[in-house]
Amino acid sequence: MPELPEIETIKATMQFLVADRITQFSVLNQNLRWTVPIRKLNQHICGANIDRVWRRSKYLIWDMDSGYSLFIHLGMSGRLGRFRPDYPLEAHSHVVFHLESGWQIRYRDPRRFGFLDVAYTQNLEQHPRFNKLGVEPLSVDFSPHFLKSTAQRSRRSIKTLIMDSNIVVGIGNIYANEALFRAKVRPERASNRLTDSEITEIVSAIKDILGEAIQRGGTTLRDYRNAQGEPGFFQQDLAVYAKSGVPCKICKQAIKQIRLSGRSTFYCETCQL
DNA sequence: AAACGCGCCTGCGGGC
DNA sequence: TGCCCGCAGGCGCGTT
Repeated sequence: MPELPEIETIKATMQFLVADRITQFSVLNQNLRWTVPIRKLNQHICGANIDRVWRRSKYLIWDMDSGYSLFIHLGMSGRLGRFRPDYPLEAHSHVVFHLESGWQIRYRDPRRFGFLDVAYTQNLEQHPRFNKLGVEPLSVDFSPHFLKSTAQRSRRSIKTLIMDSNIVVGIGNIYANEALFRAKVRPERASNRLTDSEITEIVSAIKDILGEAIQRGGTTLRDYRNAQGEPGFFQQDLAVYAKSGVPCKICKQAIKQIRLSGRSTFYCETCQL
């Protein structure tokens, strides 16, 4: 379940793509979350050189020298990997990019919640997938002042708020739970009833948790791998996620599990107020 | 108009 | 043993 730290790690381990060229591609199954835009791939991506590999929100983006960008969302179970052409094709490999260097980039996604699309690079921010996105949590834009002004206007739970990609991007269920534990704030607390110091703690906790998770190469619970096929290690540092009944790291009280906006939610009753 | 709930998918693990 | 069911969850969209 790739969130910001996982996409950031994939980006970092995929810089070998820069200056390589996509010579051809094959689509084995075009039925992803949205239909693979084969025509656009042919017109703007095929034959083009990769100038830059970067990330915005949970999107991995390849800027091409054609003036267009390919962007990929991994959904829940998507994976990108580099393979030699003779390496056997694994199940659920839906799109394969052939590179001038001889390598292949394969997109695998058993659950097909992911998708990819193409947009003119200069208009990327206006694309429907991008034009409503909130701020990057690791940027200066995500400040206590920003979260306070947003939270004041909402009665939703703080966990639901920080998972809303129209407000702040990249925070999924794992890191939302972990950040609120770090900030000592209960997930179901109403956003507009948090104190200034709690807001400040939440912002710091989100930045710290995401930063630490990136340092550890992301969280591998089941099948996440970076572009080199390596797992992440942040799962060793999880304090609450998927730990219902486990003694809290700090107070030894059993971690609670509830459902909030349809999501499994984990917290410590004693440490989080 | 904010906010909730649903549907999309497959693999896995628990229970019987 | 093997089957069935619930759960995992990002995101857009429909509904209230």
